[in-house]
Amino acid sequence: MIETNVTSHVEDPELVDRRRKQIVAAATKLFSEAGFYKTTIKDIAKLAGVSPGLVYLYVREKEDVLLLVLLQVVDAYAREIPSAIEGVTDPLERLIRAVDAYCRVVDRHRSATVLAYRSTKSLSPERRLLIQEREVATNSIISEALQGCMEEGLVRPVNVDVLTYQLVLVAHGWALKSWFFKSRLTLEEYIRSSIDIVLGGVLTEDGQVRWQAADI
Amino acid sequence: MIETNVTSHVEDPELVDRRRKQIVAAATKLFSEAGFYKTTIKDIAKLAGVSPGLVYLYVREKEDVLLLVLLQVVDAYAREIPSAIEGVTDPLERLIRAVDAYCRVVDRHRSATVLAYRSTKSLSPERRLLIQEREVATNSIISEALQGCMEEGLVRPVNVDVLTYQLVLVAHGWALKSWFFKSRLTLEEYIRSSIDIVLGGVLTEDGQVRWQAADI
Amino acid sequence: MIETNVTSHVEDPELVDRRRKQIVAAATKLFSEAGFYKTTIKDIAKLAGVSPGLVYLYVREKEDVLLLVLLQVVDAYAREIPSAIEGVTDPLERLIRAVDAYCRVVDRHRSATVLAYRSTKSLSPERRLLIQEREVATNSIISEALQGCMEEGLVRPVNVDVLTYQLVLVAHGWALKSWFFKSRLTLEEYIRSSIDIVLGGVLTEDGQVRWQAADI
Amino acid sequence: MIETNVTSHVEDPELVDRRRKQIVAAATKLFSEAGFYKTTIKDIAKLAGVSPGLVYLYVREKEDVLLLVLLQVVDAYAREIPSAIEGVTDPLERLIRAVDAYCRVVDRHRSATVLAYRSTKSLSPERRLLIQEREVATNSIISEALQGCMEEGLVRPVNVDVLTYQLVLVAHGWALKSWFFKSRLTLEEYIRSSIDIVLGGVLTEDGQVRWQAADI
DNA sequence: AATGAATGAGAATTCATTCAT
DNA sequence: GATGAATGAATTCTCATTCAT
Repeated sequence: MIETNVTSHVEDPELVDRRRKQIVAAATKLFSEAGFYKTTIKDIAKLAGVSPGLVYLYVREKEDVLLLVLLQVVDAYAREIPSAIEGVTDPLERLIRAVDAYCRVVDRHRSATVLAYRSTKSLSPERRLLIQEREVATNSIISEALQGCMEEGLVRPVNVDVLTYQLVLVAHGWALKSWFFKSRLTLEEYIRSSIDIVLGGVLTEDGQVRWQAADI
Repeated sequence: MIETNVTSHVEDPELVDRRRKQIVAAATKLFSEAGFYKTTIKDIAKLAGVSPGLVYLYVREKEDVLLLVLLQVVDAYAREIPSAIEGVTDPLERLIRAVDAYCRVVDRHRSATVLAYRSTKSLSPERRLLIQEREVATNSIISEALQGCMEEGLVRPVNVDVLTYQLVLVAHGWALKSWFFKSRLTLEEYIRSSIDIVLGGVLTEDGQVRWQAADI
Repeated sequence: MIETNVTSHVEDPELVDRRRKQIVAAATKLFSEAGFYKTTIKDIAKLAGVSPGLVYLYVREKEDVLLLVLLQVVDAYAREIPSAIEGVTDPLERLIRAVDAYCRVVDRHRSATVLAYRSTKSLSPERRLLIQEREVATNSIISEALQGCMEEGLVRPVNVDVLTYQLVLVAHGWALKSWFFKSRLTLEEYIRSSIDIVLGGVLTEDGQVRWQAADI
Repeated sequence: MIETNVTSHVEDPELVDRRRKQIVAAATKLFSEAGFYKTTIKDIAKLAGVSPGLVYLYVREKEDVLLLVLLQVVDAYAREIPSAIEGVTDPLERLIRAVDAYCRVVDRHRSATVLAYRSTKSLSPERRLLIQEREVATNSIISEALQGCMEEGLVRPVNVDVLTYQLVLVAHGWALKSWFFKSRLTLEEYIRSSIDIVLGGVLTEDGQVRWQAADI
């Protein structure tokens, strides 16, 4: 159950959760295919198997549906990436696993990720902020691991923010340019090449050694 | 005067060009601020200082305005990047200058670049294709320089497509995440860091030497 | 409830029927007065006492309203004329009663009949065909009775198609030229004179006798 | 040069006449095909080979074009029918020749005749009256011949107005129902049958004799 | 006289949102 | 809680008409 800031007229939280899942599932599909504006509440209701009126029992306005959809994506990031590095203590391994996990979540939510790029600006400022905050939070997982690597001398001193976004864009890039990559390489190849290229340039000799040893 | 595929009811090409520039300028501003769907033809006409009816003398439908706006951006890429590497023969220098130029064009068209990410999918398939073709053409400038570097042994063998997109995303990233970067570094720093990180990992020793010598 | 080929977004057939009656009544009046093109959906909605949006729950486009209006007229023909000759076996009596009934229905739907002449061509080809088919069906009532008369030797051999249309135009003429006739004769006189003139010329002696006897 | 009541900004009457002919020819074609409302001034101008602005030098508003088109038709009637009976003194022959001529003019102006039925009501009341007056004038040719026949005892006493319109509708019917008749009979057959049917019923014995003798 | 670009009012249609049942 | 009919504001697009050149 995601913390949403979206209010509902319905009391029972169980029900609210179940209904919203229904609505969000339908909306994600439709928004991804046709975009936010070309998708109507009626479309969503029909695909979700409910009446248009019902949607408004669980959401104050159409934009709330978009917010719920986008929260679902950023929350998948915020859930799945940490769980991929749980228990791993070596900062370089944490970093590589985090990037790998990021790419894989993006792959699983490819169209929703693209949707986030297209539609975040369709949100009102406060709602947009909500999404951006969570994205920053996700990215801090990467930047903290990176920081750790630098502190242990595995990565040479570079601008952390830039490198972090470089890595984030590696992950997002898989979704954004899937129309280009799809016919050219697999996800595995993409991850390996990208990490190789980006990290190759910043690892110290110690880092190189550790990387080879790690065999990730 | 951009080749557009967009038909007009007006004969005089001079006039068509002038009016379209007026319309596109207004539309770029408004689309960037509020998005394609929240911007009305009336808004555009008012900002451009013309009547709503006039817009339809130069454009068949609203979506054509979006196409013209996006063509303007991708054409800025297609014009400015080649001109930045004109006459330069060293492939590494070509590559670095191209990336540098790319970042600078993006910076100059920051909001329109973001608009392209948001709105390309709002175009009809044929129009979308038109934009994507030109993007691919632009990117091939990067990938050809890269290929040249590899052939001369300045860059070690890596997946050209992946690295090309890495570099493209460096440029686009400046626009996409400007809300994050703006308060953290300047464009110059961003370019230097990004090239350092990404190229650092792929240059051969020869490449390193050439790079230092080049002093770009 | 007329079979219409017009689709509605509303499920309940009772309601669809009621609402369409409301809309068609208003539209008939307005189309007759001002014509199809000068009448707006807003006009219709206002006169029908509903919102403009509601009209589109019962009709896909404005032209559908015209179709419904015209169907209503041709259906009045197709319903009322047969009922006027039901049970009558003598073909001459059938013929005369049919023409008489036709004139009376036309009189009751005078302006809608004129509307049909003005506006059938405003329909798309398929819709136009729908109307023409029903007109032909109505006319076949006349032509069959006529055929019967000829077979029984009550009417001398003449071109059935031509005579049928002659009789149909007698009926339609009452509506088409009402601006001329209205001040000159009553419907009764018009019917009597017309039948006298047209049938007078084609009845055989047997037919004449039968006619006098029938006292219609 | 038709007396039109339509004013022009252009002085030279020769030119006015020539230009209007151009415009009316184009408009007749387009109105007949697509109707008054679906035809734009631009369409007319283009087909006439002039600019949209020029039309307004010869006409005050779009409806004037319709008036000119319809005047052209009723004037063809008013010119051609009298010329067909010129010099003929026998009233029965005048009548038959008039009807015959009427049918033939209608045939030559078939689509414009249908247009008159569709579009006369699109005219403003004064303009509509203008057309109706001329129609009545044309019809009086028929009714006068008819009157003559009755006075000479060739036609039995019937309602002149009704019979006149019967005959007028014979002529108009050929245009109105051409979609039905076209595949069934020729104009010649249609005229012969129609006159046979309608006059057959009203001729006295004298009239019959005269008719056979006349060999029309 | 002629042109054709420009205007702007007006129309059809859509759809988020409400509310009686 | 749920439904789905109803609302009406808002939007795109058209086109008769004008007017500077």
